[in-house]
Amino acid sequence: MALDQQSEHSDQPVDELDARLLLLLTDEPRLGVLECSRRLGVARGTVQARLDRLTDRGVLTGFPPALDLGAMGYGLTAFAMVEIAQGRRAEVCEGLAAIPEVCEVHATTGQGDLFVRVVARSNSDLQRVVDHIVDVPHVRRLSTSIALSTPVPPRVRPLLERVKGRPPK
Amino acid sequence: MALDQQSEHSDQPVDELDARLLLLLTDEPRLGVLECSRRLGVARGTVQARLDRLTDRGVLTGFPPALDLGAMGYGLTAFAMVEIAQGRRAEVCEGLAAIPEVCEVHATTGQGDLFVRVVARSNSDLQRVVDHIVDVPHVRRLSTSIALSTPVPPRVRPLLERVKGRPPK
DNA sequence: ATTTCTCAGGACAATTTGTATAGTGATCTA
DNA sequence: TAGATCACTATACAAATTGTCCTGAGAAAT
Repeated sequence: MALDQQSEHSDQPVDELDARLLLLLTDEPRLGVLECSRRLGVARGTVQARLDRLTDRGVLTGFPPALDLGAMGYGLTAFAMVEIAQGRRAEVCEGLAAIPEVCEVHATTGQGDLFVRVVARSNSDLQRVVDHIVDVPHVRRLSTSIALSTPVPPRVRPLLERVKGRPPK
Repeated sequence: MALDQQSEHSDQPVDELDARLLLLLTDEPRLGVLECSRRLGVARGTVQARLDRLTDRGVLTGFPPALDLGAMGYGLTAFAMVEIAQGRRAEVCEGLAAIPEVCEVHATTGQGDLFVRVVARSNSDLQRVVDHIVDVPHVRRLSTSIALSTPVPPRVRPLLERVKGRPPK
């Protein structure tokens, strides 16, 4: 018996069942397909199909291992706004990408041109990393903020919960 | 035959084999323990033990599903520097955490007090989210930068590769 | 020298996966 | 309105994986 079909197929990229599945996997990522189906109260094939479809749509991109950089010795996170020479973004990004401690780079509107997240082992290590960044050709100016704490760690949960809570449309 | 024991036990949180294992899992997260052992050329028990230990040490915190927010309809990422009233960080963070589109909050040194990553469905949606943030009590000032592109997506790989490349100590 | 670790290698039952199948009700299309 | 499609349940079976336990061998620490 089909319990609740949703009317729109390709409209909503993530429907309620998808959201519940993703939330389940968010909380306990190592669950197998079978276990998921049990917890969600649906057939195994359904879970399998949902996961396949989410993957096809590009919503679910994988299950990468989550590493705690702090536990790996990189206890320090900092954010840097980098101002660069006009039209040199590609080169600069390449230079930044070559620095292992550079964990993320975004090109942004506003005062800075690039927004960079870096990690380091200590304050002096951060100094070293920052020096590296400044040494990248075409980097004009750099202002760094150290992350003192992370009141809200990276999360997607609330977004999923909203889908789950409300009817698809 | 134990091929290569490392000399330090609790010193290096991640040794070469750990790094290779984590890299492998980074590239193909859904691999099972058995498959990992095959690829790394070690016994299954070893892989199992390594994963357990990494988890115990807190280095490996899990395998959360990676979701592409863009594919979920949240195509816009922005960063906000939030200035807040002295001594109100806890309240403000609580208020921010209540907004689903707020995906990450850090307390930082420097000009802004809080650094916030938000997502939105569109420019006008972003407007709405920003308004929400400004409405959080004790938020004084807010400057937003929209992410135009992400030349270096979040990554840990280079850090692991460094461990892998060089001998533990 | 002895103890303690880590790892290779192997074995076992229980579970899970991959892959099909058929049937049912609902939506979509012509 | 009569198919055609689609999503889901339910079930089946072989192959693979997991959880767990064991042994013995080197290496390092006491």
